[in-house]
Amino acid sequence: MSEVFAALADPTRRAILARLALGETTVGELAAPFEMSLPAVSKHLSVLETAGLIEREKQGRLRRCHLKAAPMKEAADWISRYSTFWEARFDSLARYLERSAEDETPSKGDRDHGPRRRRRDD
Amino acid sequence: MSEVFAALADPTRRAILARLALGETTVGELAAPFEMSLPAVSKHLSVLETAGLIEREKQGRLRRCHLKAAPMKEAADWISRYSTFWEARFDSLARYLERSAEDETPSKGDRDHGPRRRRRDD
DNA sequence: CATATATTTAACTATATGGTTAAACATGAG
DNA sequence: CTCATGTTTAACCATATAGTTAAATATATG
Repeated sequence: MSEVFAALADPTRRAILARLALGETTVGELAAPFEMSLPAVSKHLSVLETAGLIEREKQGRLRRCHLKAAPMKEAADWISRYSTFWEARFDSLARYLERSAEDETPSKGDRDHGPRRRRRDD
Repeated sequence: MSEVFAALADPTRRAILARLALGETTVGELAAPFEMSLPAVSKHLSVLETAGLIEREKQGRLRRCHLKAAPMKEAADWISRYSTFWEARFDSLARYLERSAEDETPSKGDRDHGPRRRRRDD
């Protein structure tokens, strides 16, 4: 999940994905529009591949790349859990949630600085 | 956009957002579940704030943080452009797009006419 | 005022990232 | 075989990131 978001955090890589959405193509074709070197693009492709967002298949001496959008769906699903927050008109739902949370989140006392191992990762 | 994805690429920051989805709270409360130092969490909050994902408001000597999900919507919208790829059964749309893209991708000859003559009947 | 509390800033370290050029590796073509 | 083509790997550099501890900044309270 972190890898997917990290992969999407670079504009070059997003452009590559956009290009691949138009159809499968080779590394050279992908690299052409960019001003950076081929190795640089190759690295970006490695990042995308590691994140599971693309696949490179050897075909003769060139390599065809194509989209694998499944990880994006996971990312979209993760983000969608927050959709209520941007869907709420004037953030009214958010404010409501914040307000009702005030009852359950003690702001004074109860600060428990003891050893805690909880770690929430999504 | 890059900043938003980069912000989401860290599990600690995603956990912070998840916590904030439950309701507004202070920096100290946010930091408590994590094993890292307070300054570390403070930095994460700065990253989230710079990305526009949260807001910190001074209230006495503490600071209340709350979600600002709008940028997430933009991220979700960006990703959603690829939804056809994970929604298409057996990636048939992707294959269709790849096929039609072959016409415009200048390649040496047209060898390898494999069995990818599929149309989308969704 | 003095001190404790909440949070940030500063300074520093280690590792990751994004780029470079030069060389290596395959493979297709002559 | 030899050479050109497409792509990756290696070595390197600059900057960014994620963490640390120590000090600074506000502010509430005795």
